[in-house]
Amino acid sequence: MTAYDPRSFPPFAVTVDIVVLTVTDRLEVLVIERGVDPFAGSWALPGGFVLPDESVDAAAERELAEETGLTRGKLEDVHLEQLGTFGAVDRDPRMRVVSVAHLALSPVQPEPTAGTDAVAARWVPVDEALAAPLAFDHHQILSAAVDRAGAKLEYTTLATSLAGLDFTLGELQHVYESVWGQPLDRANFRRKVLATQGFVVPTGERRTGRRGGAPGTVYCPGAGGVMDPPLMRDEVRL
Amino acid sequence: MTAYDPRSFPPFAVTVDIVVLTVTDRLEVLVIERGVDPFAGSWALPGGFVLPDESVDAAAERELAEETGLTRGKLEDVHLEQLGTFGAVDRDPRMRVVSVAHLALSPVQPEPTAGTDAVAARWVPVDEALAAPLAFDHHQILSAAVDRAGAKLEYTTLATSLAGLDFTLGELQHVYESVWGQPLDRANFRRKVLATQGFVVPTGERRTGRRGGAPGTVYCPGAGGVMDPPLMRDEVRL
DNA sequence: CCAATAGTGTCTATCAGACAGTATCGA
DNA sequence: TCGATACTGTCTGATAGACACTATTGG
Repeated sequence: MTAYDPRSFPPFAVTVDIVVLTVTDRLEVLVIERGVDPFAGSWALPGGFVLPDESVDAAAERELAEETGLTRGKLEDVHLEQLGTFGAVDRDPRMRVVSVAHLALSPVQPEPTAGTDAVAARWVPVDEALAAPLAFDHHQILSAAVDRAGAKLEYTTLATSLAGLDFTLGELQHVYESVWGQPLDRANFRRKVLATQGFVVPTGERRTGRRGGAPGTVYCPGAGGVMDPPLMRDEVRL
Repeated sequence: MTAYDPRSFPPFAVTVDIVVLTVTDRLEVLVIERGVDPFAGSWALPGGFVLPDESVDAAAERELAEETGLTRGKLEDVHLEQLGTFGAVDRDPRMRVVSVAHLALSPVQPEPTAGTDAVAARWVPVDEALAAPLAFDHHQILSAAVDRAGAKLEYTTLATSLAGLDFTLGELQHVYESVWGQPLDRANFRRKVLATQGFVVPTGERRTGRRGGAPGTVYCPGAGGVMDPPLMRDEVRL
């Protein structure tokens, strides 16, 4: 490598892109419709520049708040983690941009807010987004995010971040089935969740879902942690 | 976010830092001794600028080859993956630098090569490196790398990337014990490894270790993959 | 009533942990 | 011979998968 002269470095733009996932009937992702070239009219992930005086993590939090319109209070329920950095030379046709992608799991689905370079922002089923021609390398980023989310549901209690502020075990199971695309046995799922320390905490309420049926115990997220051994799906991972 | 004008972006320097791990008697990491300020005289992780015409991934591969002195042929046995991006505002006192940290698992321990901003390069036990005052935020990066390596040994067959070009099951077990800092039952370890498809392939040879004992079957890495369910340690993860 | 959901119980195959016992090397 | 390693076998407790059964809601 060349001598480390702080004034003669190759200049890059650094951005954050955020994959915000929620589960309603299906697994959905927040996308914006780009209003400017390149990729004007295409869907893209929300994101933006890291500012000179903020950390990469802070930029991700700021962008998440801006695009979802969530207030600081509600934002605490959203799980946000770094996903990976995408730095192909030609990933942006205009200039050299390195993007630090993040994964956000939201228990709620707020009305999104379009940024300045976006015409609109909306929630889209993940299947639909993956089938559409996304801008830049955002297909790759979204795909990595869904893989990561699915893997994390296996060995962490993060599913509670997608199940709403509170939820029944049936709703929590629906989160797993939506992310994994695979049905689970109700009895075994219940046994595993209730046996895992820090997964869920009963609120004392009971609630009946939209489609009737017996009222179920309502839970809220526990202290969190890992499942050891994991709760596993059939298909191969990695 | 501001309007996306490609000519008015906040300029960043983007670097790659690499945590190269091997197992000999202990888990060891490749460090350099910095020759220039800041942190002149301190140990640091090898790394350098991402060049304007190379991807972040390519920069990591280049730096790995430069610092380890490994030829292209030998380099294929080294596992290299992105670890995470570190982008605190003041992580480099001179300027705004965002670093994409990588994790490399090497089956061999070549004589390292010092870069231009380094006085020396050497292998150091990880415990020792974590106890020393590393430059920049490299303590945080190294710590994250060891955590990642330990976690990956649980559910992947990556330990073969640390066990040498070929190895006995005793040597492979020593990799696990070195990374996890925890003894394992020989019989149960053997059963799990041999039952996992694509983990190891017998070469037909037998070999006696340095300290005598019966000669063991020699294996080489298999096609790789995941362990399902994982091979697990005692302590809590995440 | 029926469809849909919630909750409990049970059987079984599998597997990890623990550990005993034998065999083969170098010194 | 002894220390160290390699390898095999066995018992047991825990648990995931499969599935049956009952109970409670809305329509």
